Amino acid sequence: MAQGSNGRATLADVARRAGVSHATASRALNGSTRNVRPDLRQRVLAAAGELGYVVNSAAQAVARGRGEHIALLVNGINDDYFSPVASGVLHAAEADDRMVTMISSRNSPEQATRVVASLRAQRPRAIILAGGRSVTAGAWDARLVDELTLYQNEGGRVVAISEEGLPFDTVAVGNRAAGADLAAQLADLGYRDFTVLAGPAQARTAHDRVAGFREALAERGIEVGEDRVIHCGFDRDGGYAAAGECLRRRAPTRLLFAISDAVAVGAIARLREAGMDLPGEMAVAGIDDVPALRDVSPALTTVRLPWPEAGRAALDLVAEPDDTGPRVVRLRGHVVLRESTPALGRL
Amino acid sequence: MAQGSNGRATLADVARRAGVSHATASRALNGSTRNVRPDLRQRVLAAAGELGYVVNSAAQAVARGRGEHIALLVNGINDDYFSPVASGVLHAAEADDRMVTMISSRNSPEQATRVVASLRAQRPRAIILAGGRSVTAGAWDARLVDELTLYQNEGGRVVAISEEGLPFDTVAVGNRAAGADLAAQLADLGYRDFTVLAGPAQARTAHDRVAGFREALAERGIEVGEDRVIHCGFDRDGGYAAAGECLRRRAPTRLLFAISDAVAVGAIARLREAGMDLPGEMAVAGIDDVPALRDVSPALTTVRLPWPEAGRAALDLVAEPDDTGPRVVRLRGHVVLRESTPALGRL
DNA sequence: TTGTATGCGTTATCAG
DNA sequence: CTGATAACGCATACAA
Repeated sequence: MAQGSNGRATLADVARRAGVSHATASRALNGSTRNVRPDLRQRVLAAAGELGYVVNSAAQAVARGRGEHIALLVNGINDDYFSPVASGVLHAAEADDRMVTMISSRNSPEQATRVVASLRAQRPRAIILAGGRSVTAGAWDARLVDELTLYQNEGGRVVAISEEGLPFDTVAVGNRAAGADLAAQLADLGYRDFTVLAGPAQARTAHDRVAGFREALAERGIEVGEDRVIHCGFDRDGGYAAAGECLRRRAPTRLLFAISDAVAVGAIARLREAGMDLPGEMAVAGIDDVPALRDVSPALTTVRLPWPEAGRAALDLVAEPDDTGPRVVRLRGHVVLRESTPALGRL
Repeated sequence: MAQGSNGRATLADVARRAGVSHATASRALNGSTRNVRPDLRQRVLAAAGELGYVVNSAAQAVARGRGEHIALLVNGINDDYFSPVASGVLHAAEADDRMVTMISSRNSPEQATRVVASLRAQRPRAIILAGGRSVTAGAWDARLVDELTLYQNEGGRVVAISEEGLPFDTVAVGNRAAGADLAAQLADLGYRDFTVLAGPAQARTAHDRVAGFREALAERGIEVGEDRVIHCGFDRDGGYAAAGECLRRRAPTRLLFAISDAVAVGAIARLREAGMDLPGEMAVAGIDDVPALRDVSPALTTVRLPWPEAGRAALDLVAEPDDTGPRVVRLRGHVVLRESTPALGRL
């Protein structure tokens, strides 16, 4: 409670006050394996309490060669919808009493590379890549992978969430399956004419979702031509623009499949502006099920992705090192049908 | 580019390769004040590059006595609307190339106290308190303030955002003014009968907003009785419940003033459920102007709070130490009138 | 089990 | 301006 005479109390202070050596104090307070005689431990703990001692984790990191916190690399602090991936990881970390250092790559591959370098300086236990959305084309380029590999070679752990194909432990959130499952259910509802608001052309996440969607449809004999795929930004404004483009093309469309809820919301806004009746004239579906959109109208059909579980899985991957090559944990979301895609009458 | 033979390259490695001393290498790479002969500096920089050297910031923190990063303490990772305060700070930090460590107090005062303790362990340059929303009653209790004061005595800086009255540097975001400005404009539009969805009874932020609102109205001869104030949670569900309560009371109300946009959205959802015409039968206004709600309908009248500026101001406060007592930077938002509060016909 | 001594990577001090 | 050398706070091999 009371603080040392000066500022911070050090381990030496505690040891002195408890009448033991630095080593014993260290072991009693932080050292995990070694045992300390109970009464001594008590004395140390008491002394620490009285001095208001808290370990200097920087010094700890120096001595141990690596810190204990986790660095979370996101592509951007999106003001619209803060990455659900980040939320998932933050939650899981909270449960583990883990510190998380968040840093943004500002949607720039070069910046991402620089950021990883400064992350290397921190020497965190692990770097978690929270991709998943607003991924710029080629964001995970060679330079970045190199830098991350460097970090890994130095003893750090790297886990990618929702970005398959990287040479690191990966938590796959089932983007392809999400698209496929959604397509299947929409087909069951009677939909046949789709336009896809596909997000950035080179973004892996977007690509997988679209691919799954089209494949599942193809299996049912429904082709979604390339001319029905409109690329756009990953966010609300992207959807807004793409919906406008869709209107312009006048292709027969009964349902707009948006690569993400954010895109879907933008599209809805645009369609409304055009005076369209939703979902009467046009149905809309997205992917993500972001909670903040619970109250949009019409209520949005979407695929709930397991972000909380993904965060958990990522942290577990970090906690259980395994050097037998990159592991991949596969999760899967589930479709949530709502008002924006009502069942169509039998054809 | 190439890494040292083993793992991490150390300052000693760089010095050796450049043929200079540790000290010189350190000064060339990090030390700010001292000067180094240009050609030597070049040699060092080159060596560092070739070795892929990155400073060990933990060691740096130990040597310097304090780290360079900033800790951001939020009340909770709200899945609905990630605290705009946090976004503001993150943005500003990004611009400064500063690392930010985010940690949540899980809306619990006890947890907050523990969290500050573990923050003390990290020895960050500063701790920024991102209050502002979902503040539990008495979240900033004495124990917490004590712990923060301890941290400050150890040489750390503390800045509170949107939580006035704390013995630390503060960025005031103008909660009272927000309520007042909004009330004034609504009165100008012709509104007279209000019910207030007031948020948690003891939350300072909520209290200030409501107080400003009622005062400005009182100045214009409009009284909002205590029976027109309904307390509720700070979030969407709080608004949902409070709107239900409002309906039950059947008090004549033409406009629902929600303490926050989140509450407003919840209220709108509840009113819709009750089959009400918005804004024809009931107008709704909030405070915050969260971007994610840009597309709710009817478009929400609200007060845009200067979160980005607040983040900037907080970081500036951190950057310019000043021990002449707590400073306070006062910012102010501005009202944004939208569809949810149409002008009423002359009375 | 406990204490001693040494190392971790940087910065800071103080001579040269 | 540069280079030895001593902190910084903690962990840990090694000896007791």
